[in-house]
Amino acid sequence: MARFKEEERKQKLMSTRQALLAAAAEEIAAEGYEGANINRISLAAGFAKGTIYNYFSSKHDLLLALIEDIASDHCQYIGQQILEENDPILRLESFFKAGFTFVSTYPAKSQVMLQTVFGPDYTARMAAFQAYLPMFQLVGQEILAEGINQRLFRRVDAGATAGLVMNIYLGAASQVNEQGVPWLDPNQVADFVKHALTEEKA
Amino acid sequence: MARFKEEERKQKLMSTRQALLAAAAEEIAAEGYEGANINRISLAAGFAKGTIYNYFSSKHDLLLALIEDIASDHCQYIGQQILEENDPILRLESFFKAGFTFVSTYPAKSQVMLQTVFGPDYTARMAAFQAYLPMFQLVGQEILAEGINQRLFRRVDAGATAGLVMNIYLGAASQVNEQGVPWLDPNQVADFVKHALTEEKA
Amino acid sequence: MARFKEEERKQKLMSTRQALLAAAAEEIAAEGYEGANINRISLAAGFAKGTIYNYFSSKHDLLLALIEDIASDHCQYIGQQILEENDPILRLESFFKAGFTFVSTYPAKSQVMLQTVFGPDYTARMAAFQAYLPMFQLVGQEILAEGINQRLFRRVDAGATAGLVMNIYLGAASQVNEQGVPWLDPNQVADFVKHALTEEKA
Amino acid sequence: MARFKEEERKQKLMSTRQALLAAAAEEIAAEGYEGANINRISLAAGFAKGTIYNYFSSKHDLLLALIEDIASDHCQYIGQQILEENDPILRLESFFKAGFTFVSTYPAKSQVMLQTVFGPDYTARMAAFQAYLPMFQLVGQEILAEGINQRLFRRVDAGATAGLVMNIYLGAASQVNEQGVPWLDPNQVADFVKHALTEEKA
DNA sequence: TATGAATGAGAGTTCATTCAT
DNA sequence: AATGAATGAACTCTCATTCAT
Repeated sequence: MARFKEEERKQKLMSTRQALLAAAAEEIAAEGYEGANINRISLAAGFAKGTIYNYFSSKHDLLLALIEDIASDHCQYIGQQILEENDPILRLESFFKAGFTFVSTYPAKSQVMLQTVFGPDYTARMAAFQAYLPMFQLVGQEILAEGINQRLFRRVDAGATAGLVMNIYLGAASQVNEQGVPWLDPNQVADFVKHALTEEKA
Repeated sequence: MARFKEEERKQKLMSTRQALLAAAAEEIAAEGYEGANINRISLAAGFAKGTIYNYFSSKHDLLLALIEDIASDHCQYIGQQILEENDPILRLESFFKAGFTFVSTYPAKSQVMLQTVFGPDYTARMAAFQAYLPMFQLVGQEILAEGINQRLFRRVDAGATAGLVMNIYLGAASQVNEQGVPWLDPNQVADFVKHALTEEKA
Repeated sequence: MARFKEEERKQKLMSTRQALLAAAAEEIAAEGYEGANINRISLAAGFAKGTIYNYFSSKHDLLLALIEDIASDHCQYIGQQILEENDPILRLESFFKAGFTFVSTYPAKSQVMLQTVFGPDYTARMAAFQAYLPMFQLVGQEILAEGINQRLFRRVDAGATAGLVMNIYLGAASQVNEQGVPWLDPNQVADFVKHALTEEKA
Repeated sequence: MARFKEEERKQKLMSTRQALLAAAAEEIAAEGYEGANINRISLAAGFAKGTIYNYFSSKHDLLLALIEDIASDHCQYIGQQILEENDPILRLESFFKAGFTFVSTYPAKSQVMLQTVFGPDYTARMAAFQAYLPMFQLVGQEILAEGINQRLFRRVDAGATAGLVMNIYLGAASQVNEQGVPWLDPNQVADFVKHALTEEKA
């Protein structure tokens, strides 16, 4: 019984934390990190302005927590989609499709990530890279290395190319018009990358 | 004589303006737009705090002027390099080489542009796209359409692919380590894109 | 049996209260009243933040309770030492010796008292004077008046001089270096005061 | 002419600074350092709240500047009065008379000094001691050492006794009732100290 | 009685902007 | 055109206090 109460309490804490993170994603996406107002975040999450400091020790700490949260979601979502396929080429298509879906499903989270990756805060950028390592691994190993191994792709440097592919994904998926619709579609991009990786026949 | 004085005066005004823009690029690159301090910019340029308001009506106006200044430089620099070659494939290589050179020569300007393109300020982002239209044209027409025309590249949508190529350039060139050295090199990237554009032989 | 439980309960309450007061003395000595953090006090005493409000109705109420507690200890301690002697001169020496001992034994309590006496809070200052009346009495009656009566001291105004002597004690004992060691020693001070009170022989 | 304007400008800056320091003394005397409101200080001095930060980099910096300002005034005032007399005994009387006058003329400044000397801020306390060194010198050399030399005072340790005398002055002068009238009068105190320093005749 | 999440007033501080010189 | 003192809105963060459990 006491155990149950304890569980329930932790659940509530976590749900408050998630609400704050969600509100933070919206605010930071819309205003940028510096422009974001931490009071507004707490209020938007349905709490008083001071409450957010019971969960994050500073605005910057909130940003870092948000980055980890987003990256964790992102990596998990994409990893799941990729690994449903076995063929490296299908996985590559899956990667772009899942990626575009993630971006249009969670536009605020995606915006935050982009701002972080291209923004001026070195600490935050490094945190993002750390948090995205699983996705680098996935692209490098489960798609590129595997595809090269199966002679479906030409012999490129899997590490560097993984970086390139990630960049292409980020850039392509993030360029949206005011309605949030991307200018490019995932198939176009997948096609482009497939061509880039495929050996020309002699 | 009066004419001469007039010229001299305009020269001086322009040089002050350029000094302010240069200082602004450094500050905004390091701190982000919101984090940038307009007083510090004016002081860094060698003037008092108020002086900057004789040249730009507000902080945001300064940003827009800076974007135009950077884009103009950038487009001119890259256009010049591309058009020295005649072959679309050489032009593509030139594009990446010149692009990487620009980024490493003017890291602050490049940072500002990236922050703008991926940042939350819609007005600024639109201004950047407007200002970069010449470069889109260049890539779309002078490289892609021309290459397709000469049957060097496969029949891709020149407009969409121009966007993709620009994105690849921006992403690849901007990812630098703390010493400012890019993780990828222009030849790798050019090679990747060449493969993507090349028809596989039957 | 019920009586016994009742006693035990009261004991526990008092011990909690004392723990809170002790922690308050440390915190207020280190940070000043305004700078003191009431949550930190409760935590330092081994309780949760809210608990302190079961014992004191507000931060200011805690301060007043602390002042009374300290003054009571202080007066009792010094009274005990003084009254072990019978001769006014020995009592005077005892007073300074005991006073210095109290200050070095309970530095936090002493600090709090000084801050109160010389601080801006009129209510607290008055409370301190009230609580120290017994010590004034002691010095005025049992040392000065008695000494004058026995013609050991010259005929000074016992009341005013008691105030002066208390001030000398407070000031002298409280000036300590960073290791908490006083700059002056009690014998020097007692000697000074003895001379001040002694009639010069004709 | 330009020189004149420059002078005038500096004059105005200094007068603003003095106004801020005066307001700070009032506020800090009334509320204590932690309780003082820096916005209120600036407003009380007749400026907007931000203005004070053009003169002092932080609340603590303001305190330190205030301490130096007060100590400088205080030392100068008392030094001037003391040195008008030549006889060490008259100088001692002058010291207490001038001291009490200073305290009743500048009650806020005096309060600030006392709070600093007996408060929890070690940095500020050390700054106060530094700033009061001239007064220590004055009492130690020009009164005590000189008096001992002329065989007017008994052979006490001039340094330690100077500390004691300063403490007596501070304590005695600072204990005032709600109307700001001291409980003790300077003659009483001077008399007490004279007796303490005088050799009993055999 | 003890807990600790929630509250919100209020603090110190920053800085874009103005304007008299 | 250049200056820099003054402004005050707005920000991040603290913490005394409350109250449901």
